[in-house]
Amino acid sequence: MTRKTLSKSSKKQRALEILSLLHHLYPDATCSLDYQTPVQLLVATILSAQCTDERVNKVTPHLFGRFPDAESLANANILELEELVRSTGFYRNKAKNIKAACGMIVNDFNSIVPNKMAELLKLPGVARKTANVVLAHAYGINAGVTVDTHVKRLSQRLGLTKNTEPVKIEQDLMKLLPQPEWENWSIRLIYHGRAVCKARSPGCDMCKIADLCKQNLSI
DNA sequence: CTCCCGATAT
DNA sequence: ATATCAGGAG
Repeated sequence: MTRKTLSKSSKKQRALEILSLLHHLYPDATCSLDYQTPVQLLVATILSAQCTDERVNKVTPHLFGRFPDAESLANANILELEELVRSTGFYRNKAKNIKAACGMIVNDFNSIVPNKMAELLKLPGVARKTANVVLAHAYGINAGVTVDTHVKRLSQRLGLTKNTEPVKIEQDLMKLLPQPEWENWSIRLIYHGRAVCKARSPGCDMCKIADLCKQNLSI
């Protein structure tokens, strides 16, 4: 396919072609957080705010070894909780939010992590990124597109959104992609963002989807 | 917009 | 030594 043809094809078509290539590049891409239960996924995702999944996975074995479920996390000593999550950064906020969120899960949601966006957003430390991750991976629900820093950066670089606010980027992507592919999109953009299209350097010479990227399309 | 904070790349 | 990474709340 020529560049001219690509530039004339719709954004939707280009998004699907990008997704298809990424699917072959990262066939086994999954959520890279380690967890056993929905509560653990929620907690790990809260911890992943402004922190790599790799680092989160270094603290969660100790954290969940000590406090495995919503009840124990809700009743945890805050100082001990802070110490366990310290290395993920913003540890006072995260410890407080995890304890409070687990308290709400126990008291308001029968110890079950809610499977509704509106409910999840009531939990402290949980906004759309975290809620989308939990819904997609704990419950298989594609409520939206997970827009973390990688999805944001790559979607912008690819020329699939002009917006800068994550919520608007999410709306753009939801219109561009079929719902069943929403989480596939996020997961694979995150993989590609970590491996190739990095924040500091896009790595275009190594990039297998460069031909489909904005900068290589003649407008 | 500012604050929250440790880890790592440069 | 310092810039940059990586979400949410107020």
